[in-house]
Amino acid sequence: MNDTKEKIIRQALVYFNTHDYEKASLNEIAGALGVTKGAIYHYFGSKDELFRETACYTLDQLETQFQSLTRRPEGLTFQEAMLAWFSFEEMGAVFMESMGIDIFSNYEKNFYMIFMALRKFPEIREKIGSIYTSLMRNLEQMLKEAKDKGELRRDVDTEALAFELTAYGEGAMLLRGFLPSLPLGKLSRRNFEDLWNRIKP
Amino acid sequence: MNDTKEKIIRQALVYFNTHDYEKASLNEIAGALGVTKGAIYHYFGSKDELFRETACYTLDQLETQFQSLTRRPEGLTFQEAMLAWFSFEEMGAVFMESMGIDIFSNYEKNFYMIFMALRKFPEIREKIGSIYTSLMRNLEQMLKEAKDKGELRRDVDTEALAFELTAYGEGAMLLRGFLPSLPLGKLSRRNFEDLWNRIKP
Amino acid sequence: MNDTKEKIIRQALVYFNTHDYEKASLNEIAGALGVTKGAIYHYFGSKDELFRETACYTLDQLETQFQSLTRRPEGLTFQEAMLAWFSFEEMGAVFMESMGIDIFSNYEKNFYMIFMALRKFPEIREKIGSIYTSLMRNLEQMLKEAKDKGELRRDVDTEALAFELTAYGEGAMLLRGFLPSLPLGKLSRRNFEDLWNRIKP
Amino acid sequence: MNDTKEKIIRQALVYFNTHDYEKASLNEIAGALGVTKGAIYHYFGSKDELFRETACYTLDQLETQFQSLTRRPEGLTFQEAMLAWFSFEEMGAVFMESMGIDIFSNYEKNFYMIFMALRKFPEIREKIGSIYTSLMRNLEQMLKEAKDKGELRRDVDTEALAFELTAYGEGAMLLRGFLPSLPLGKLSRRNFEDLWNRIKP
DNA sequence: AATGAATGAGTCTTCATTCAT
DNA sequence: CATGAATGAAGACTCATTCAT
Repeated sequence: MNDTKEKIIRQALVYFNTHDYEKASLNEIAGALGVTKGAIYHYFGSKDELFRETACYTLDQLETQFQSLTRRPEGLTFQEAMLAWFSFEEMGAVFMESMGIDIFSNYEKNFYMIFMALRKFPEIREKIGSIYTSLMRNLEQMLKEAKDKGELRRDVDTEALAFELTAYGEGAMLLRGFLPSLPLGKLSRRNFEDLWNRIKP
Repeated sequence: MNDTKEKIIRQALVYFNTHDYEKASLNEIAGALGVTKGAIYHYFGSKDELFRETACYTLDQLETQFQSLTRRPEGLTFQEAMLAWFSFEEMGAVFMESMGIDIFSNYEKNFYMIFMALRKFPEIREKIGSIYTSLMRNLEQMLKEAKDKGELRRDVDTEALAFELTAYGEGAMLLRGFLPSLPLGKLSRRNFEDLWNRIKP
Repeated sequence: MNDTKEKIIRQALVYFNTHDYEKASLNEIAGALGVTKGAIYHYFGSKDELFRETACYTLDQLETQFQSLTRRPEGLTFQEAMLAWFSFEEMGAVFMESMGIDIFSNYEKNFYMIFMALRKFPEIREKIGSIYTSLMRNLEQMLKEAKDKGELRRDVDTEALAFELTAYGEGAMLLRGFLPSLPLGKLSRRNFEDLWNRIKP
Repeated sequence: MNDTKEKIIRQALVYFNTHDYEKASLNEIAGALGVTKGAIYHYFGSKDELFRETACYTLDQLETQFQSLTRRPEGLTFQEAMLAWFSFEEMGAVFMESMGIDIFSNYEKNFYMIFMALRKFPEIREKIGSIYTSLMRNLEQMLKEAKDKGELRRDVDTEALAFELTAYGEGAMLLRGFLPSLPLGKLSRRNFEDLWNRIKP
């Protein structure tokens, strides 16, 4: 992809995460991104197209994050890998570093962006769907491998657990978006302890 | 509230659930609701105000639904009450009946509406927050009462479980919104069995 | 047709006859017509649509003029009726009175408007075609009736003559548009004398 | 004139005959002509300038055509030369060959281009005027020479006839543009017979 | 000589809102 | 209460033109 184009997308990503898409005029957007309206139209067919590409870029980043969540790094025990799933603040920090947006404090804005993209461009539903399908499938695979190695109780329903963990994780972030004062760290830690007790070998 | 006004709100609720607020002109909205622009301006100060009142009405309905979920009806065992929490299709049917929108198949649209309202009217964050806070508190209360009656294992962390169930429920609906083909009924049933085994007395 | 709408068209007709359509912004047009941009969009779907309706209105007026040219008024001899065909200035005066535009001095602008409409809206070719077809057919009918009454030489080819007169008339106006200094009155008078000598009984 | 420049003009001539000047962007034009925008700006100061030069080139071609129409080739009788004036299809074929545009079937597009150029560049009125003035003067000269040689009736008003033939010719082409189904060949042949009978010695 | 990325002034068009009826 | 014609501010988008290469 062209340098200027990617620069625009990366900056637009940050901009749309803190500003309302519909409310922002292209003049404002261009000004904020430090480019001219013409430059945007040179690379994107329309305001909507800029938004669509930005949303897709965000989804690509999200997918990458998700992949790292289900790939157990060397030297990490299974328990530690599971704990990572419940460490929302750490996840947010990684996002902040890689994309420049504070996804932990503003997860609802991220969702808003995805929902909006879904409304405007129904065709990306497939992309979103495949991201979450992969997430659950990879998570299940990780659980199966742990089971094979004896790190997980033999009677755990890995498919159901993969879904449960995914739903729980998304729901927790969503609630945190609605309730900024929610003591997510404390609660998720207790949920993890409970989980670990029921799935450890 | 005036009859006509409520009629407008109830129809607007359905309209906004299937149409983009920003994209829809007041002319279109009025046409779809079967009233004139003048009538809307008679009852609502502006287009935004119509949307705000509609969003609040939706939240009120949501709150009512949530309350019934944490109020165990006469003659229902605790297990049955817990099962209700995992019966997403039944919840959706109740919504469909009371509000006229298919919240089960389109949960993401509901979220979109809430997020949008949150962006446009930050003051409703408090309302949304209190709805979810109440939901979790009421659920915790129900769990505590069950524990007192010996229907629940004594060592269950009711606060953490209330949060876990809420997060799981919202996340499950969200995933179902992203993945229409997700076998939510089957998975949630297996999650329920697992839950029941770990919390039953 | 609505009063305001017709008012707009009648004024637009005069405006477009003296101003370039493409060059004029809707702001200028609205200002010149004494209405607001919104009012124009209330009655016309677009700038082009306003132009199309104006062009069609002009064609309707042209058709009316053409009809009166081939209808011999009471008390006029055939020779006088034929002379009218060669009296371009008088024709222009009638137009000036009925439409408010100086078609004689600016015939090329009238043609320009018709050609432009033809380019932008190919479907009006049919309308233009039918106007000229009617003109020739009506003229031929007038000639035939004159022949029946013995006012015209018996061996005149009425169809060919009708075409010849029409082509000559249009061409004369066209040349006059290109050459404002052309002594059209004098030349057309001599052409008429010549014609009369060859067709009189 | 530079080769590339003339190539551009000749192709632009064809392009503008089938596309609307105002509507076509320079990018489209450049693409259609097979050159880049930069190349156009290298040879022409502006988009308008390209159009002006193209229009002037067309007028030059038209002038050449007109000149050949009033210059009786060796071995052609006066009657045959007169007949050429009424042979519109042959004229169109010559244009098609020399300029690459179908002027016979699309005479109105040629006029449109001339009128448009006239609007945008009033200074070319003089050029257009001189072309038609020359046409009529040359035609009159040809008629006079024929009269001197006894090929034309002595009492013919050569000036009036030159104007009549020119007006008729332009009008005939115009009507043919408006009415593609007009049997121009048949009608003009009958008009020629009639003319010949009244001017032959 | 030729390119094409970038510019930004200018345009059409939309639509929330008003108000006379 | 209700209407819908009229308003005009605001915004998306176009495209002739420039200029560094």
